Amino acid sequence: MSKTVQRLETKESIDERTQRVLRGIIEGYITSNEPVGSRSLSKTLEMGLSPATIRNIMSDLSDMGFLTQLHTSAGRIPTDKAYRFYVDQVVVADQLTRKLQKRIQEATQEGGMNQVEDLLISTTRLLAGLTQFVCLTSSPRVETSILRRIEFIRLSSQQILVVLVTRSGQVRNKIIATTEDLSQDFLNTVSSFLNEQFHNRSLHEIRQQILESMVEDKERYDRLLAQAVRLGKKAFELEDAPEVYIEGQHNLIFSERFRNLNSARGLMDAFEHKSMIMNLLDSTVEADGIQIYIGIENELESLQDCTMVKAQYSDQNNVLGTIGVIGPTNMDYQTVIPVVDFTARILSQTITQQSSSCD
Amino acid sequence: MSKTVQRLETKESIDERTQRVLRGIIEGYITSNEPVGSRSLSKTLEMGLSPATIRNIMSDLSDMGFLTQLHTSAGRIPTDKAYRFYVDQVVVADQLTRKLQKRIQEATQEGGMNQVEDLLISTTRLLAGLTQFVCLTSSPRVETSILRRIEFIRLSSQQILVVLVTRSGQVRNKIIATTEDLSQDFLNTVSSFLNEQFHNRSLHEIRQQILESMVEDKERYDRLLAQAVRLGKKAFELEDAPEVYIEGQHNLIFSERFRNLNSARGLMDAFEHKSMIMNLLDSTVEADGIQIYIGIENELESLQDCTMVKAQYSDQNNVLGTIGVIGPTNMDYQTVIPVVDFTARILSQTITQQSSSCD
DNA sequence: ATTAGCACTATCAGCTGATGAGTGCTAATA
DNA sequence: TATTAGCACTCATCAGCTGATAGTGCTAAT
Repeated sequence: MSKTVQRLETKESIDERTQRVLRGIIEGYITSNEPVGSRSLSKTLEMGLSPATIRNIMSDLSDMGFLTQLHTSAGRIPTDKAYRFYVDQVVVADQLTRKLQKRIQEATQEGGMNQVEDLLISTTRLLAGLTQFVCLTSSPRVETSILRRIEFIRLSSQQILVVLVTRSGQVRNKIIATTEDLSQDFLNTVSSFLNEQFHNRSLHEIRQQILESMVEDKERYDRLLAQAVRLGKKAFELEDAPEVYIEGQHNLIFSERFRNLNSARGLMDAFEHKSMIMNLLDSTVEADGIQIYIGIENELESLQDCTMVKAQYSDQNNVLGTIGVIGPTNMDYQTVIPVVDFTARILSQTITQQSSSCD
Repeated sequence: MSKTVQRLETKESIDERTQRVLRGIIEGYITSNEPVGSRSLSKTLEMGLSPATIRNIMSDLSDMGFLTQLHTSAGRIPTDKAYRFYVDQVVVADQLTRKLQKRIQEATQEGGMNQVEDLLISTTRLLAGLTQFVCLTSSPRVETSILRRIEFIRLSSQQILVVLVTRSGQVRNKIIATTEDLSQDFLNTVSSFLNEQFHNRSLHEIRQQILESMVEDKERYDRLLAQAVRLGKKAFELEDAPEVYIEGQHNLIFSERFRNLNSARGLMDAFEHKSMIMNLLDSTVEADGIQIYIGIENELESLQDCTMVKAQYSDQNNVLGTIGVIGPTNMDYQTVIPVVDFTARILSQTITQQSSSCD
């Protein structure tokens, strides 16, 4: 016991050779998805070490908590700690091949992609396809989005359709009920008033301001203003529905790589709770770049057999949302990381282009 | 051989007792999901028949093509032909329990359900949950929908957002590019012109008419009209994307009832091809009421182990789309049929209410 | 410090015989 | 003549055994 603890303390200084062995095991397990044994490793490693020596090293690594075995005479497999070591110390993200880069770019620039929703969905699908994992994307929070345009459309004497366009290109529709019958002309006036008033403000701010207006100088308003404020209030009372896109769930079931997974069922069930997933994606250090959660580092229990690799995307000003993949802990980090990274960048770029094209 | 053929010919006149045995086997297999043998059937049937007699009858039924066995000494299981007999001759759809009726009604009338899309999605999810099968719903064809309102919203000097509301309550957004910078005022004029001109026409008709206008009296138009027609053309050039909602796919994998299924994989793959599914749903005799496709009656190969139960929904005038479930051939027809039927009715009712609330 | 050798162990595929559910056939029965 | 009891037979499944395989840990020799 005490021996184990002592060794754990030395974890920062694993000697070169031991590192190479560890790395060999990790990479072996990543490529083969089979426990790796001393004999085969001795061959592939080409360090002139006999299986016996490797066994000794392996034994040390097990003590240090980098390796486990499923049962006594199976090969070793890396622990989450090992993958953490691998990701932090070893992986130098590959350059993506030109071909892959092009494929991602094309997918995001596909025709008919006039709305952010479509863009996000097709990007999510793309990433799920490329990695053969599950891919999740959170859409920009309407809450913090910046208003580009609001418009009211009279549907009937009691129904008005609100159309709300955000800076980042999201279009939201909502039907609200009115007691008074308002003409389209009148609604147009209201819209242009609101557009002028609130151009380039975040929806959050706007809502705030409307509420204040209603309280502060209630009586100063004329009919138009009063009505505008009233409609505005209803319009901006959008339920902040957590919008998450999930693609590639069938990989969970059918992909060989997920076969070590304890509970695909649990994950699938979790995916049904969109708000939970939303949390998962957006509870994020505000660091840009890739974030990686390996195994037990994930809060969600049913995710603790998996690794989540995610990155945020943004327009020129703000972080908008997150895109990420969930795969087995022995995923090929070397390529998954740059793929997610690049995709997030392209996504940011595309959205920035779109939103900067307004006047 | 010739004996078999002879017997087949008499299939229309199966005597009462044989029918009761067949029915017993079918219902036994539906409830237990296990092949049913003569001994157990003799008990449950309570007709005072010994296992031996039942075996004789079973043998006849096998010859007639109503039963098969997985192997010599397993019990019998019904063939597709048997289910067809069962559905046509035996099943008298249960009344739904009040409780169930209420649950369906509530789900469709849930708050925030202001758009048909949401309504369809939540209904699809409901039906998947109730049946524990996969549920598919096709959304109304935009093509044949009737225009309720069209509006143009200026986003920038080059971009215009088209908002199109159909009679049945679908809202479609599309961003179109313009070369000329058009003011919102101008766009409002155009919208009201188009709304007046094309109120209550189907999008199909409208598109037709616009094309004719462009050809026939090109030069007679003033600037407004010309511009209106041009914008209208672009606006109505909606790609007629087949919209299908699919819920409950995980039941395919996790539900015990699907365990006899040959290829869940094949079905899942098929679900990825939305247009194929669209076809599946909408290729339908224009009969109202429930339609049932049992096993090999399905065109799609990967569906030939399943039964599809579907029904169309409509507003006061037209059939809009189809809602259906896909389950194992030994589903509980007695309750599935009325559930699908009732859901489709409620769906029709809800949509009709919504669309009739316009002036 | 490394390695060869050996004992040990878990898994897997393949074989075995026992069990049991179910059938088909035949002869006896009401 | 229709029904049934009895019996032989079939087939799938399961537990238990086998040897082969691939891995380990330990020890003694290098």
